[in-house]
Amino acid sequence: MARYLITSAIPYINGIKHLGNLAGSMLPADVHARFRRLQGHEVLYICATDEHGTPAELAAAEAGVDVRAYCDEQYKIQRDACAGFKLSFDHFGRSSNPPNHKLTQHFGEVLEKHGMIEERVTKQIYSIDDKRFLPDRYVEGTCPNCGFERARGDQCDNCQTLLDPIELINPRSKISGSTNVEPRDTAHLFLKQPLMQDRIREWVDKSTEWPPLARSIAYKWLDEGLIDRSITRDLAWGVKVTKDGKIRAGFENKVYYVWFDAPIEYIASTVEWSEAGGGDWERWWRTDKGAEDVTYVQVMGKDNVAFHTVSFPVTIMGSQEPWKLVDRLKAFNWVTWYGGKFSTSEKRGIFMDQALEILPSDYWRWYLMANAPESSDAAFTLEQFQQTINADLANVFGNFVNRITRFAASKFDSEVPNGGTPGAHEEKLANEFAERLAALTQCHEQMEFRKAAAELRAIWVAGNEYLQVAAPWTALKTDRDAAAVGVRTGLNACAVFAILAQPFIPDAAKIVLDALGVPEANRNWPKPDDKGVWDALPRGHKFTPPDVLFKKIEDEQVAELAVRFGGGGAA
RNA sequence: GGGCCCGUAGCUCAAUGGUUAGAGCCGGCCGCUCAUAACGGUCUGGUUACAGGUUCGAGUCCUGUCGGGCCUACCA
Repeated sequence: MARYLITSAIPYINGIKHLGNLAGSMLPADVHARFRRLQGHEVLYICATDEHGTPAELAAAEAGVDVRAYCDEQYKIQRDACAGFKLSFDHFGRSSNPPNHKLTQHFGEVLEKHGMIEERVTKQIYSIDDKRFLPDRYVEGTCPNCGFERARGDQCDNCQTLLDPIELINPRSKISGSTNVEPRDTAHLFLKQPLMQDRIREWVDKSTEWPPLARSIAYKWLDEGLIDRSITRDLAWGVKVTKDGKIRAGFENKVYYVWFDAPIEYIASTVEWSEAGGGDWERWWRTDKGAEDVTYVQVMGKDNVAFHTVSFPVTIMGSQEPWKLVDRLKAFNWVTWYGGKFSTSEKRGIFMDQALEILPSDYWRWYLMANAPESSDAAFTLEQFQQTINADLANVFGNFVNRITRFAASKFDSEVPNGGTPGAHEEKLANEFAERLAALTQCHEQMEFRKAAAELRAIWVAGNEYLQVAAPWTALKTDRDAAAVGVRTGLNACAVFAILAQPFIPDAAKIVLDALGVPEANRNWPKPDDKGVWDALPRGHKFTPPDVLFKKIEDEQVAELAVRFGGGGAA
């Protein structure tokens, strides 16, 4: 038995997440957590909302509520949506909660103690009408290079030139549109990342289990050379900057940068879990206090990779304290929606709450994992969704369960039949199963979700192939024992197929296992060489055939959804 | 601008430089009748974006062209 600490990138508080966010971080992390638990390992799956930063303040202002009240409300919405998708977090915390303030301040102070911090004065654009400093992206103006009038402070979308907001001609606030803006001096703390450059590179060199995408992004940053990085901002909402436990002089109106405190929330959320009665958090995070045998797995979208392979490790290593670093990192590309990206700000695509109104979570979970954006961006289309669900879940798996349980109910009195001896058909099924189970297990261990789904599907298909040749309905006419073997094998197949389906489609799997009366203790991940799975259900055991597991998605429903969500055209 | 990735069947995707480039879906045909008109078998489908090059051998490596995407540290 091993120990797995699993975190998925924490979703930003600003609005409910779309299916692309779900598919690229929380859902695969959940599938992996469920798999590792079924294997009997000790798992801690941690997530949280990322609540600080300018967008949260602006969204609250737009909603006309206090930022804390806004976050309280959004937190509940996101928490409920995650629960609706059956994400099995051990804890779903909040980066605005006290443990994160305390830990972020701790890291800030300990980094300074080790010479990793320098205070500098920089020029930032201040908007007098908005009464706030503006992040580069929130300043708009005319590009000094090409004359484009809506260039952003960080980059011109027209000519791609990287800009400093000070350079913009006729700068204005993107928030209010006000041109009443001016550069002002403001002091900030800079993290001296170059001091950790060599140690980070050595660590990345050793991290051979990361996928190519993650390593190439890390190397790119390292090759260009790490730079001193500002880790504070002029904002009201966030973690206060301290020195010796008190507000740092001159930083009364500043907070830590959201990207400094957000990854620390992985640890802080574990502290929240601990405070809620979960257990000893240090055992998971401190290598001097029991975490040396923990395998730490991080799951995220590709936009997060640099922060997890470079920035956060600089914080950790720079502290010179024995914190756990990531061991295995899984990065995803994007899910696309009819050619474009899913977009929270533009409301493009399907969002988590809407999805749950339309169909049960298992449908989405299966599709998003069977088509996970692992090697490149993956297209989501309603038509593909319909085909995948109807074929894989309704026809292949759902109908398999239905056909054998109903046959057993009508011809064998809803019992697991006794009698008969397994023969060549059963041996062929068992052999193929053993081979595919080994492959499926390996796919899960390596977090190859597409391949895992394909392998699971192939196992289900093998069940249908078996029934076709064993044909207990034919055997029944001449040889009741032969039919009994077919039905018994088929029912046991239902059980083991559902056991293997648990990480992907937990609800449907539970329905099947409950209907067959499989005790919780017998739902663990089987070993490929375990022949006992084909005679695991007690003979003579009564069961109730479950209702149809998956209703097919009809063409009319696809048409309705296409209208509602703008599928096939511009959203 | 710089860097990285991708382009394979109608669709979605696979293939440590090594037999005849494979799956699923869709479509055609055959079979089965337990089942959600489900299941099984089988067939059709390819100039691997394009043009060169390296190699005994290239989807894979190199160069260029075209098309798409991502990153570029103050959105997160």
